Amino acid sequence: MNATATFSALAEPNRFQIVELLRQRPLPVGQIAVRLKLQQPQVSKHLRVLSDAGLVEARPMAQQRIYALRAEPLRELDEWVERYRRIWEDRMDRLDVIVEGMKRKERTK
Amino acid sequence: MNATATFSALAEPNRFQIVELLRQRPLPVGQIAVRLKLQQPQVSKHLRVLSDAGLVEARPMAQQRIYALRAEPLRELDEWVERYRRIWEDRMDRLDVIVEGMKRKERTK
DNA sequence: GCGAAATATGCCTTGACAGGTATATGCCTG
DNA sequence: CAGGCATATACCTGTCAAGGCATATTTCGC
Repeated sequence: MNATATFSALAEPNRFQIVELLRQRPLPVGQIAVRLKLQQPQVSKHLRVLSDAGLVEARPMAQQRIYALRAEPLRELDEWVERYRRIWEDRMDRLDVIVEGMKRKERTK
Repeated sequence: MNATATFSALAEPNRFQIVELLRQRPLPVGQIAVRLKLQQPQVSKHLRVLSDAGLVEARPMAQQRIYALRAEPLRELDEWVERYRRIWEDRMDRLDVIVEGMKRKERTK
């Protein structure tokens, strides 16, 4: 997993906005441009970067391309930040936390 | 919360390495430089960026400055990515997932 | 096949940022 | 308080990435 690639893609505000937008539902390029008030070429370029990072994928639909989020990088991000959870949960001895960890590990297997 | 600021700070490979290193335990600047084979000024500069992003904080200790991770941005990152979890967990109807969500929300309250 | 719609790409300019090096600042010990 | 150690900052330079704009490419309806 290449975490910095994901971070790099999400560090750009407009790309972050695109991801937030696609969280609701997949959209064609033009719709993204309208809703975020961006010019179409810039949207295409940002989508290219997001695509290279594996964060989105396109599905051709007539002469449109519907972009949608991909789960993998976000799941990896979740797993990464999970390793830091003990920083704000210093109650490692508490039963619910332990059970929690076991559940999550099993779920993402 | 400013997620892009956190992403931006973590997008740089050396800074990411510093954070990974500090996850183990707090360290003075010199130690970070040695272990990551970086020059001291660059480490100080990277720590400045991480500090501005709220990801680390320094505690003066004689003529050294011990840097440690701060929980807040990482917790916010966790909460952010949590909103995307449904993308890879399409089994929203399953009981354990629902219970899981309730538990997490309560825990980070 | 042709024109039009939707999207991708190329080129240019500009600004931000990281590394290298020198140097300033803070703090401790004798 | 002088000298040394640990760290921060200043300055310079090269690189890279984002926006603006023009244009190429793909795909559809007719």
